[in-house]
Amino acid sequence: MENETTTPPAKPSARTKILEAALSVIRTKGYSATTVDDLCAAAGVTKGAFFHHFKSKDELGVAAANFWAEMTGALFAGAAYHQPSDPFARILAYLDFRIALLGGDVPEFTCLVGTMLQETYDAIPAIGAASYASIEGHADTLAKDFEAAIALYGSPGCPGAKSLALYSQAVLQGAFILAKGQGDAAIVRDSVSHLRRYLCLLFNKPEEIQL
Amino acid sequence: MENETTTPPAKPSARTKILEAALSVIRTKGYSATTVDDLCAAAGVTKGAFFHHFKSKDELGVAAANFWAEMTGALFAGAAYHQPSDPFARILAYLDFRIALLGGDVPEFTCLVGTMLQETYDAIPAIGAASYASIEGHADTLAKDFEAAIALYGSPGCPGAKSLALYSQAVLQGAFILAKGQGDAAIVRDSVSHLRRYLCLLFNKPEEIQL
DNA sequence: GACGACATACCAACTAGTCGGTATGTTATT
DNA sequence: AATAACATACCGACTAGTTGGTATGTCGTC
Repeated sequence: MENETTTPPAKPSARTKILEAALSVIRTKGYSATTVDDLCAAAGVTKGAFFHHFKSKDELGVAAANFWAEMTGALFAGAAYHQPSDPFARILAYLDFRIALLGGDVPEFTCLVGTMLQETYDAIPAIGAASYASIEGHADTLAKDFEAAIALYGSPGCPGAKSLALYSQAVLQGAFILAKGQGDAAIVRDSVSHLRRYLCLLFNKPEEIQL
Repeated sequence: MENETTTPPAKPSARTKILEAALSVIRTKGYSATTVDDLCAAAGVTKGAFFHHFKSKDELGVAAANFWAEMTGALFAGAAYHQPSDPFARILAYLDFRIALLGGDVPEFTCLVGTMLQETYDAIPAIGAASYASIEGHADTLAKDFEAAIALYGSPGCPGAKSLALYSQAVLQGAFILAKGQGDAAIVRDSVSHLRRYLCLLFNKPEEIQL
């Protein structure tokens, strides 16, 4: 019935099943340690189907990064955190939304493209580039709210919108790494609360600090 | 002259050469994509030597994490940033030191254990645990300065020393990931300056903010 | 002459990728 | 509307090369 991807097909095609499997398998095992057979088994398709849709494992990697960008792009675009009319309130709501996304086990809330970028930036530049593009694309949506917040509440010497947006992503990515060491999301929550405190101090909103 | 590893040998033994090779090769290619042959070639030793010193590739991974902890532990313990008598000044000096360490290409300044933790936390828990222990051990040395700084300058509601130390590591780890996407260290410098600004705001040291 | 530190040769298992084949459309011509 | 020509989606056995790991040999030193 409903369907809105780039390609016209409407059924749970093998391609989509492989892509969806890739999101979870690669986040758990990493890109290099994930075999094509792993992906096929998780997706419930055969190797023939895999290589029908993707020329190589690396091409699947690039497609997975783009698929991730589409999925998360839609998720964030449709989220309620855009509702506040005040841009700083939207930023705080964004952070709350990131916290709300932390359900489930570690591989379920960590970032596919952060993981892939780390592994592939040197050996498989195409995957690294697609992964970074996904992160930067997301940061750019955040940067718009920062831009507006700076215009309203920024003091002289305030860092730029893009810089703040990228820093926010760095904090999240770093927290995900530590979460993998600790086995749960506590450190992500803690790191986001530091980030929130920083932004409140920076934009002179002391009343918003505690949560 | 000096030597303090688990084994007594003092010459550039095969074991040491393999460990040193591991630091650079794994940071470049990632753990899974690094083959034992890669390591042997980079170290200039044969496979026989490799398996003489390490029972398996995974054992080398654990040893590399511990080796990294020793190396970086010595580097930071011997650094000049401990000199200031004021604990907050020591923290700022620590951040400056992290910036000073950013020379060279991306694989040369990024963190081995952050990379390995990301890849191995689920599939090879021993490596993940050793990697996280290295990060946490480093954070603990930082936490001491935070403890003292909080005692001197902390306001009510100030986050704990350990939390601040771990957050600092998360910022660095996340910035390293983005640096891999951008191809240089600029984002690390930028992220550290955000962290510095946060700490200055938190500890009420506005005069230290800009650099 | 025994033992630790390495070298050389080798293997079994696994991996990405191929290839011939089938089933199910789609399109166009008659 | 029937049919020929072609395209798309998928299957699963196969292969060539790679990988972690082993077995055995050599050499220097205590």
